[in-house]
Amino acid sequence: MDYVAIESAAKYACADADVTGRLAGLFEGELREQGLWQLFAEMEMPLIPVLLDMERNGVALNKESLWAMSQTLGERMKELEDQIYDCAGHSFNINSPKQLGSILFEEIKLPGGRRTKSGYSTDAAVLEWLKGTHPVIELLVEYRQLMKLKSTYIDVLPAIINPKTGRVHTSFNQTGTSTGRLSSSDPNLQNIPIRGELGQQVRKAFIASDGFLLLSGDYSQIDLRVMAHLSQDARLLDAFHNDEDIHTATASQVFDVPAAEVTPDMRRVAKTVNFGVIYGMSGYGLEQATTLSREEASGFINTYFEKHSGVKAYIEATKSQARDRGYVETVLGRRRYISEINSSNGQVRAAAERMAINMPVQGTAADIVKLAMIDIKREMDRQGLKAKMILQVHDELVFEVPQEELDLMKGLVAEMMPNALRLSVPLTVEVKTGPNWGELN
DNA sequence: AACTAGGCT
DNA sequence: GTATAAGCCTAGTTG
Repeated sequence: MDYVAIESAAKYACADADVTGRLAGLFEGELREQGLWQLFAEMEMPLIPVLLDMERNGVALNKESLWAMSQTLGERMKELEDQIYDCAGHSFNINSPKQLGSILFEEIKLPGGRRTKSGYSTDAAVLEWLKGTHPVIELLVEYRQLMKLKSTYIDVLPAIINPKTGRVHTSFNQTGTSTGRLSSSDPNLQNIPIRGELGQQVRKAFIASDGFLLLSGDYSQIDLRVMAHLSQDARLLDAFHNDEDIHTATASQVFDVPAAEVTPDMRRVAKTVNFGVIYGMSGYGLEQATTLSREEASGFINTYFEKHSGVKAYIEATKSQARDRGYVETVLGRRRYISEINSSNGQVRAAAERMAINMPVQGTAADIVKLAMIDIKREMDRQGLKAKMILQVHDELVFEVPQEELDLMKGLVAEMMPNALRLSVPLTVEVKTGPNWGELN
């Protein structure tokens, strides 16, 4: 190991005492695996001061709106509790899957479903299955949703605003994943709700401070573009070169109809298939994720691979590489060792194969975003901008930008994100701005 | 600490 | 016959 070079890279990248802790993690974890040397000097090391800057910047929060939501939700949840107790005939702890299971499947005698290690499963898929069999089900679904958002976000975030900065500061962990992604904790700002009316409301509480706007740059289908690059699949390359809607294109191929005749339902299935392929999804998995029968689902996956022979070949080659060398790698050489790829246990081996298939895709996307962060921060510093990089959510970068720098920053992000790394297909980025994270245009 | 559940990309 | 979609983090219950 070339410690002299590491040291000089460290000096170049960050004259900051703070880095010691992070370096320890990098030396212990990532550097232990080979293949990271190049990445370390060119990417992980220069990324450190960028992450520290983002953590220091933090993000502003509209705590009044969250307090108001907490109030409203608290009242609604009380109503739901009472109605649920009425259905059950007595009170119990709705937050206990154990108690809920015994009430649903033993007292009310609903058709018993899937089992977990310790009893009946009462998760969202089971409740969805039971919908219509008893009025308590929809009450439970709503209660669960409100409980999740209230206890994880709405009540927690306002309480952890830093009194000195008035903002919320996350930790971006550089060494916490096996694919090269970042993770975020205390609080996790990479899983802020976005779906549904309520989710939107929570996201709207992430605001720009006075005189600033939020700017978000979001890679479009970066995982599928990476898959196109890795597999060199003719149809995927073609679709992205022509800037087609990839899910519609896939639907057109799999259902064998002209693109103009693809229905929303067909597109939805194709979208699930497209993502499923990246994860090594089976016919059963597709069946569970859609309304298709098992036979239909398996049929679509077979058709997909017939039409996308490049993807099929890539998946086989990746599994083979994992078996032969013991690891897989991203476009830039980041490695993941797959120790169980030759396991004699079929299930363990299958899980290892899915990890092997997914890591080069997810990891290359992570590398691209990291490079973009470094490029953009360097340019922001060079120009002495007041704009701040504040969040990274895997394929999205969020900035807080003063009004007067908005056009400049839009141009900078739109230029640098797509050009962070040259692939066989173009990388496209959607740049949006707005007063908060839930209202970007 | 293990388990169940569920939020995000 | 059995399990079945990658990667994370956090909250609440239970023993």
